[in-house]
Amino acid sequence: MASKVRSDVTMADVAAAAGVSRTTVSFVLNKRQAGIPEETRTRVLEAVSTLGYRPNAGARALASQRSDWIGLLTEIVTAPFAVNVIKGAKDRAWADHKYLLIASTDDNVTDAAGLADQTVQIEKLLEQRIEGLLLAATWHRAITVPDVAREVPTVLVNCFDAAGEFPSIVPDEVGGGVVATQRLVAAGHTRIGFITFEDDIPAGQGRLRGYTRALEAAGLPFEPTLVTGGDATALGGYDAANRLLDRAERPTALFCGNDRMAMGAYDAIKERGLSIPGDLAVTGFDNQELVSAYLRPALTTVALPFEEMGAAGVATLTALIQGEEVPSLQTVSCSLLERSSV
Amino acid sequence: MASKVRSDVTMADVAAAAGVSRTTVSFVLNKRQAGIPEETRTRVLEAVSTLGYRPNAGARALASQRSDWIGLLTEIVTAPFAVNVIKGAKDRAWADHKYLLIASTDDNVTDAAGLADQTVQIEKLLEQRIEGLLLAATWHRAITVPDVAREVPTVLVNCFDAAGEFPSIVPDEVGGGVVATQRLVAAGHTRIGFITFEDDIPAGQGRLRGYTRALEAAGLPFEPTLVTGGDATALGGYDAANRLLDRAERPTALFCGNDRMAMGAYDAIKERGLSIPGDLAVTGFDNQELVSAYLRPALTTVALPFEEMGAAGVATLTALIQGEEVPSLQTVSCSLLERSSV
DNA sequence: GCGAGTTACTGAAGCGCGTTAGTCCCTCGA
DNA sequence: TCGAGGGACTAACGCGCTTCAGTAACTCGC
Repeated sequence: MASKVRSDVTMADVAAAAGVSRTTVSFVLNKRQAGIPEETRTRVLEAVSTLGYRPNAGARALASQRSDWIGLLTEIVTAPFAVNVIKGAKDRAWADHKYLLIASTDDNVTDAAGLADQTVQIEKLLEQRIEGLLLAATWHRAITVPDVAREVPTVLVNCFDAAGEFPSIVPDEVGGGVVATQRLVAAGHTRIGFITFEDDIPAGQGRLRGYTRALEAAGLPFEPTLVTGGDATALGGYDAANRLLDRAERPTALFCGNDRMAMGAYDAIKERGLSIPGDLAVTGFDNQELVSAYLRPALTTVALPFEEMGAAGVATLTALIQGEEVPSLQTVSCSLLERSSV
Repeated sequence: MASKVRSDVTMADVAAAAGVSRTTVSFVLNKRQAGIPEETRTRVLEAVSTLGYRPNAGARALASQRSDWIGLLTEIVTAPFAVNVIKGAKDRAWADHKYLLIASTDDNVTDAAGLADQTVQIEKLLEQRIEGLLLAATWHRAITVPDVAREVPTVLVNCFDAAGEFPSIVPDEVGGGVVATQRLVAAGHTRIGFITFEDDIPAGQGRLRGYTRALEAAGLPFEPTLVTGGDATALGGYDAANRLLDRAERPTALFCGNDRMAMGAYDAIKERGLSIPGDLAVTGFDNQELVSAYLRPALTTVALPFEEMGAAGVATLTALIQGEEVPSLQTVSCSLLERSSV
């Protein structure tokens, strides 16, 4: 039973209690090889636990010149569904006896004000003597990396820099597009509509490419009029779906660029008295759980591998810190979540 | 323009460059009052910036015996929409020159395994010599606080301990229930249905109480058959709404216990060919943006004050650390978000 | 012209730990 | 009996910083 008192027990106290020197305590705690008989070791460990000794991480870092800290700067706080990056990173870091120092920026702005805020945050992390830095974005895109990030090994997660200067971890949008489309093909559909974003972003490009590739692989023709774009919102999806459903020969399946658009598509489909998946099969993308799991019927969608990307980010960063070579771009595959809309 | 090199510039280097002692540098950086002429001050600050000096937070903490760290342990990572607690806490902390050390537990379990994980996390935070601890929960409820939390001033956010031993910050569920109901009353409704949770949790109890209070205040009768419960999910909401709509005299408005249930209620309403808000006005609770903002029509709902609770948590904790008296329970009010469903 | 008071600064101790370079003692072979 | 060798420790320095207790030089009132 450890002491309940605010711990100001130091190694010297432990040493005194165990009747040894501070050095010996340090050796025991740091598992220094040999030279210390079992008897002494247990005596020290007992003193540690009865006194409720807790090493002072700051002092240790000072003396050893290693902090075991990794900084994680994220804009995720404003886009909750990407928060699993933190979980993945944390778990992986703990496994390596590294610890995460999480900072966050208010916005996903890339303008001057945003950069300045990020710089301040990173500087605070540097003052903590982090050994490396992870920069995580809300949505997959190119970002401008603040200059100050160059002071320490840095890895980008769910984003990349235009110059390709920093190692990055991104989702395999193309592969995700392929599996979503393949699922529809496997269900026997041959006229598959694709609802894409108007914005020219990696997610849009990649998913479309996946769609065409899967079609090609299945020997199905690519029909440009089956592809239509819109705002990446429920309303955009609603309008786009209506456009597709107004066609003389309407599609029997819809691959929606993201879950929110699928949400809108659901409305359009239901308004026409059509059933899902009976009359129309639907797949989404992103697995924004709150949306996809609660739609009726629940949406079959592709999950973005946030947790895996977080873990890969830490692994890559650790390698980088140790001076190893790391790939400049890693893609992490996106897997299909089967629910009831196909 | 600061140096680009990995900072191992120390205060001694700055002192040498500025031609003063380390003590003087320290005084300048810590804004020690008087005794230092402007000329010396600027000389030091110039040396700081040309050398790219960055104070070592660990060393500073060691010497000053203050870490300026606050620990935040959250289970929020598994429940993204509550993540604004972090934002609120971080902003408030920065304003006070305190910094947040964020840790997270995997689950919102309250069993032995969960407690053990929390304990380990807190111990790591204690090794960093945090000055205080914030424990934040995903959803408003009673929690079991790990023993180690007693080693340091601790404040609970969005949760409370049964014994009332720790100061807590919780949302004003009753007040939220009142404003949601009042909004419906203000729109002229007199037959207002309430869809509640089956589980006996603070959110359910409080919102129901708010509903009855608002009715009473408006001079409307409380009609028990207008209240029905269900799973706190879209399906639960769907079923409950159907039950209410099957009544001979069906309600003209629905106050749903949360947004997911409202999502299900929307389905039930639309299936009957009824319009929102024309035939039925609907309010939700929680403001789970992904749901409420993208429903069609967008849902008028009550927002849980996560950001404010985070900020209040830090403020309370800071007071507690300074030995001030703090209230044992603070409720933060929930405000109505007007959209298009009323 | 002298002590008191101020201004501008500095020396050195010490925060809790890791780590190097020992010291001391005990065995054991020759 | 003696010296080599190794096992079991420890003294002491240094990590980068804060802070206490000065010191030295310069006013200023009388």
